[in-house]
Amino acid sequence: MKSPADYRELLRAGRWFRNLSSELQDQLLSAATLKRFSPNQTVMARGQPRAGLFGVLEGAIRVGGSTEAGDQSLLVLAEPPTWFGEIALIDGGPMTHDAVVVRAALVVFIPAARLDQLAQQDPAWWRELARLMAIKVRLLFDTLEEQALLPASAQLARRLVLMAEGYGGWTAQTSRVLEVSQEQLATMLAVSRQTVNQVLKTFEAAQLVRVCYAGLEILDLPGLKHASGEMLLP
Amino acid sequence: MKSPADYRELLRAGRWFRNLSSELQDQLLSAATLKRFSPNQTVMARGQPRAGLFGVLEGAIRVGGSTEAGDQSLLVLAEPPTWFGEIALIDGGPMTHDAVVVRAALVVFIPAARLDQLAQQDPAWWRELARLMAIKVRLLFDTLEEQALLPASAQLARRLVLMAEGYGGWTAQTSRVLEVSQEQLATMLAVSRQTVNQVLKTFEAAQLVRVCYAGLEILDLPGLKHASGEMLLP
DNA sequence: AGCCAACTGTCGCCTCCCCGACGATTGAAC
DNA sequence: GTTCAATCGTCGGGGAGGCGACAGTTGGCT
Repeated sequence: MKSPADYRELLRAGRWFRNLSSELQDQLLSAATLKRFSPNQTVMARGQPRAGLFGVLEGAIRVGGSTEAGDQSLLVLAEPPTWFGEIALIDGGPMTHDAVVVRAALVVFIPAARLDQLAQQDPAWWRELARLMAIKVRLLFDTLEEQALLPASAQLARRLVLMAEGYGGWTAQTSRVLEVSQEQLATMLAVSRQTVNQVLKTFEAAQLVRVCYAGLEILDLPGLKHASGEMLLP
Repeated sequence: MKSPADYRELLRAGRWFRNLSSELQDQLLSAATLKRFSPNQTVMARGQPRAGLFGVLEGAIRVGGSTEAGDQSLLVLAEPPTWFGEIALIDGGPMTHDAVVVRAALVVFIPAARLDQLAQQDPAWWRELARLMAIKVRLLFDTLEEQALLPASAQLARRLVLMAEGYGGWTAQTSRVLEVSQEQLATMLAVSRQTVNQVLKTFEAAQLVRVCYAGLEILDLPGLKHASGEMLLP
């Protein structure tokens, strides 16, 4: 059985954790427990009281919202090394989103009470949680602005770039293969699946991506970045 | 000449400031200076290094973004008692938005260096800044979700309710008269001015609002809340 | 009073995208 | 291998809303 500390190197690939001081990294890891989740399990549910901080180590977790009408919104597909759950920790309010496991996941979990303890001993923790939230806020502002102004094709291109680069949460690498279905992409961008399909086809024709069964491979990242800035449909 | 401390009561109408402890309120006010701005002056500009924390006491400040293409996006019209500027303070990054004065404004300003000092003496400040940001994050998530799913009429209704209630930042009162042009509303919601006009007319016909020259009066706040939840066009 | 800029009210065309439909393809399970 | 659920590919109709245009209205300014 592994312990949270064994995943230190993996977590250090993420921007937030990497920028914690060594002592804070130690504190966090020793306060954490490992949890395994199988597909379709609910990690956290919108509206419930705060649970704690989650860090994804393996698998994928669908973080989004659902209205009582059944409308689903998919914010991100959280893959390693993504952290979430901090908002409710900071303001003590209910949790903002649902988190449902898509691919069998391993997460580090720090319960709210344990984090309160840490923060009481060392108030620097508030700053670090704020930093984590600030990363997301900046992404959120960008997304909000572009969702309104850009056409679907540019939105999709941007989203693919974001996913390939781990939503700005990674420090170095980018991934070439994204395991995400067209339907999921559609929900993320709040467009129809058919539109996603159509746009992906034009991207494929332009040699930007290669479409696979439940996912796609990115062939030309710079090209995608370019496509997110301007239309390319003839 | 008045001092920042004279505006304590006004600021206590806001949720963030009100929930600061008395000592922190004192610290903030004694670290602050008053600044006056005339219309069209720029309070902060996107991309510049962090300046500090701003709190609006009088007037109105248009907080939004602008791309090099000239596309404008209007996030909120900041009116008393709104605070902004905290994101760049927390992560040390550049500022996320432009802030341009719409109606002659009076603001309290705490320079970044001064706030760093405060936070060094009392790290509780990080938590409070995080709290301020968390308020906005929750609004942001809601907005993001609804911008995609709701039709223009429901979006507009929701926005009017939000503005009347000070974006959840006030503790009690709501304002009946909103001094905001249809064009500004259109930019906020990222819809065309014509659409705003059309929807406002249907609201007026339904006795929900009264449309005036450069603004409108809210007649039926509960009705608007209701309209933001469902369509009402036949 | 008279002028001008800002704002409102309304029309028509056109584009993008939603939505329902249905068949083809893929991969996993037995 | 067969079966079955999940996913992809594609068509066509319809609707919400963008956009340009232009007239009417308001209120500040001199």
